[in-house]
Amino acid sequence: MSTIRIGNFARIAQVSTRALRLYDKLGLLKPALVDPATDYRYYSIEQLPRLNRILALKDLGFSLEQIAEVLRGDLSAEQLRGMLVMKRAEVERRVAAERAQLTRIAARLHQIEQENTLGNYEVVLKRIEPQWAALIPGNIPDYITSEPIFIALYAELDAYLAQQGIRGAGPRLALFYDNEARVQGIQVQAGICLPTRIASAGHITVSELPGVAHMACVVHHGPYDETLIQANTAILRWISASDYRITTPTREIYLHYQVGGDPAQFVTEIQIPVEMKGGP
Amino acid sequence: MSTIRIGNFARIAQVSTRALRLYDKLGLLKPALVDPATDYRYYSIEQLPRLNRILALKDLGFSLEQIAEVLRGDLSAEQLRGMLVMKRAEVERRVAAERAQLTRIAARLHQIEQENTLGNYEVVLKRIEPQWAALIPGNIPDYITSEPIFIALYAELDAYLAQQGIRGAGPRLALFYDNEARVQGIQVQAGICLPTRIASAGHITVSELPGVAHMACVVHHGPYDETLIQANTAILRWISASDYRITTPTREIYLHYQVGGDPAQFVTEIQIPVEMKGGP
DNA sequence: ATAAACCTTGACGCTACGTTAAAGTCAAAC
DNA sequence: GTTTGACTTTAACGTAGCGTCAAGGTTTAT
Repeated sequence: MSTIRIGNFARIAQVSTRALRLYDKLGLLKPALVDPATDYRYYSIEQLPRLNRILALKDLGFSLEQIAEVLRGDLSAEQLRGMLVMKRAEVERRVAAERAQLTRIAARLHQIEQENTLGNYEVVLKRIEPQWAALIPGNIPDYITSEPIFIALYAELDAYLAQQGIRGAGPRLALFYDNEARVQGIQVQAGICLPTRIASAGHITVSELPGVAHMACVVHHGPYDETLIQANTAILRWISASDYRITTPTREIYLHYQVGGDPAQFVTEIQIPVEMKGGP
Repeated sequence: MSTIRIGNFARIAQVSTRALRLYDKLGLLKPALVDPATDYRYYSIEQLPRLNRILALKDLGFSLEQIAEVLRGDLSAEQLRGMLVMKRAEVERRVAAERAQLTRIAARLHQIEQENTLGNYEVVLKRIEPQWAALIPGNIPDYITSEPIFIALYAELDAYLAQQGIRGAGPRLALFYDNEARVQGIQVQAGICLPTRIASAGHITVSELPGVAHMACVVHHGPYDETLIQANTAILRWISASDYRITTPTREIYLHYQVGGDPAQFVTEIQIPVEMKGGP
């Protein structure tokens, strides 16, 4: 049986010598012969099919470790089928993710060609965990003139929390149940995040805000003027470009806000729950 | 300006503290304040938009290094557009590759459900470089009864190479110009690979075999009997499952072969040039 | 005062090799 | 027989973007 050195074998099979040495070390493909004096590896042409099997499995997306299992033969056809099915699902997920990425890239390109800039607002998609909060319902005529109403609602909430002796409260937030038909104003809830459940009282209810799998978020830094509208525009454009559909309620988190504080330092996160147009 | 510690900032923005520390080190996002006594990092809520910009760019597929460039602002809108266009092309390539991988996985699944095995032959796709060879034309009636004809052709080639004093010759190969209409047999060329160009003589021509971008290859180990047909079947099924189209000439490389040798030790590589059905 | 939660740097791991680097081996040509 | 050049060996580091300890210091709440 004639043997050849690693370089020739590598050339014939179109792999690098480095890869062959790695496969040797991992036990995927041991040389037919190793000269004990020089440690030179000598391969036989008859080992080509095994190497090609390695390459083919790699091509299917298996890791070298998985290939080692397959080659050791300790897998039934049923197990192999299972691995392939899982691999297929995995690749399908990756393809879907990359297609979504492509649509976002296209949206950016469109934007940069329209406005010659990347824009002032960045939308990110988050998963939001369930969160306890004390809530108080309200009604606002529109978004512009809502601040006094919210101030009153938060005053009531603050009083309740103080009475309950709560200290470690989180940021304030608002929920908007906007349904496009605003004949009777917009139903809202003003709220304060809580680390844990406490008792409800009167029209102040303490409940767990549900988690949201896909929440489109944008952070607005500054006063509540037309720049906030820009932020809203940005997030709505992002949502439509990304092929998502808006659901309710939308949220605003007042990450940095003080009554009477400098509006230039306000930081607000706008959160809009979305779902894919294809399905939930 | 109120600051928060890294853990809170990480929770708000849905990133890990490890990532924030990395962004600090890379200069993407320095904390608003670092306590010189304790080295604690303190972030301001107002840094959220910058972090979100980082996350959004990452989401578009940029590396952290590229994001650093973008954030430093030393890129024009035109350059940004260029980067996005390149990124789009790159993702499109990846998607195409993964879709091809999906079809191959599906083919394997189909095979394993039909035959309950992964099969004896592995097909790999290679790029073949141009290669000098001495060729002699011939004609065979069919694949089964061709061996004596080839033996004669190789004898003639061997004689010519010996006369020319060539020693470092490569393996023998055959080219098949099969066109499905075999009324007059199959045009073939028997050849021997050469390290460099030498002179042609008579009907022995020395020419450079063209490189092939996509060559579907399978290695057959054993005699030229029905198992060789299995190998051919395997490669043809692979090609049709992978959405490729066969072109000519097909090649056979006799990696290990001796006239009168033990057929069980023969090693032959079957190479079929293919191109994608969509286009070349 | 003490515990629990939090922070720091540093080091290693991950994947499948690519890329030097230093030193030893082989084969052909003179 | 020797030179030369192509080839081989092990070893070590690099890749991208963090995850995951580990060992030790800090802050905050009770």
